[in-house]
Amino acid sequence: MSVQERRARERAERHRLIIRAARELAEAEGWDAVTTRRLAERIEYSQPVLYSHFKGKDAIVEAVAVEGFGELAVALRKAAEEASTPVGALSAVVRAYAEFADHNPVLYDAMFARTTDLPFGRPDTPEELHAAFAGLLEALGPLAGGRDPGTFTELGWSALHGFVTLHRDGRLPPEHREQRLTMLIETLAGGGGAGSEL
Amino acid sequence: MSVQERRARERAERHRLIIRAARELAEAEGWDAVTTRRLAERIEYSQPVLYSHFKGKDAIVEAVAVEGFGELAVALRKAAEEASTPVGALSAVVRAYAEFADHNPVLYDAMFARTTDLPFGRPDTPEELHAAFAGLLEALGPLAGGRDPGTFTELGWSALHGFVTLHRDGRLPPEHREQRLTMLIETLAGGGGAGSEL
DNA sequence: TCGAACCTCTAGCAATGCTAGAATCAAGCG
DNA sequence: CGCTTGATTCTAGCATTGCTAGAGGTTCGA
Repeated sequence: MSVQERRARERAERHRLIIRAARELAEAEGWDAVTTRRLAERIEYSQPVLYSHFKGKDAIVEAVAVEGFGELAVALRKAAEEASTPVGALSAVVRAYAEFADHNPVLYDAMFARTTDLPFGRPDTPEELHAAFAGLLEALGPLAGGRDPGTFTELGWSALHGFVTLHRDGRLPPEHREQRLTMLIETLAGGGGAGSEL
Repeated sequence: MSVQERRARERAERHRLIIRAARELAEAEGWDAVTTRRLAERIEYSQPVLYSHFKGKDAIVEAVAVEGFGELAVALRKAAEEASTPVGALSAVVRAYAEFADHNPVLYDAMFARTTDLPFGRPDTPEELHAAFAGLLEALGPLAGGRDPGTFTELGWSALHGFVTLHRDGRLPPEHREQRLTMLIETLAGGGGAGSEL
């Protein structure tokens, strides 16, 4: 029995090794540099080994993406916990989201641009995705006013996602990024006035 | 002289043919099906001809994207013109944007996902991109209240872009799409109340 | 009619994701 | 201890990708 256990342990270890190697390589040289050959070389195995762990290259990227959602969830929750007021929590969470995307462009890419097949609203949705959305919901929901909290959170998520992607691709010049961010927070928090709520 | 003119005309014709073929092929079978070989076959020339017109495959996609921005600008302007009130114009333009992305997923893909090198805030920014943003600015700017119209428009664009991309990738379930859209319009138009402004 | 410039095509390169079948290794039995 | 069996890993290769060099042909101008 012990033999099989050891093998299973080694397999799991190698599984994590592949994911970590893919992420490190992407962060170092971009996703285009993540080829099956370079990945295999990095983990010191041959390419077919990758396919005994993952269905294909996309599945590896997906695994990195799921990891990313987990980290995003942690970051959002931490930001929410450190705030004292509902508006403060919203502001902190929105800023944490934007900062996460800014500091982890490669990860954010895997989560949203590189991956299309991640099941989202379905039974087999990974825990991490739920957790990330829950982090947003906790901060945005209370400020929905008369509106549906879930829908309001989805709206805020849309705005945030659009915000970070348009900036990332250079669609929005980085100069007034901070003004846009504060305006986004004010709009979500209060209702679009001059924003004295903060 | 006439000879060169005819050649230039034929070249321009073929130029458009390539762009149209790329777009049609993408709309029929997705961007993955748009390879240089299939493209060449479709225009009934060999592959190297493509490279005498465009720097590479990406440049062809970019050309399709620019075309898309032009059409988007037209759609937004038309929507704005048909409205009578400022709030009505905003509602119409937002809906037109979402509808454009929904009805032209391939085009929207070329404009935002497939293309990274399109110069946006720079001197060599194509006319079409300016026009598209101007269409948004005309509808959103008047409702900025005390806020800066340009920044407010960028914010609305972010929300819209996030809205359509999250839907397109299945990140947001299509069921409550309409509720989200009306909530987005209400939030942009008035300030997040119950939305009786519409 | 001939030379020359221009244009297009054939053929091929390097790199990609992925896979079949050979080779190797370890475990378990006599 | 030696051999067989089963699993695991690697070598080698396929089909496809974007792109390009150099050959081949065609058309224009004198």
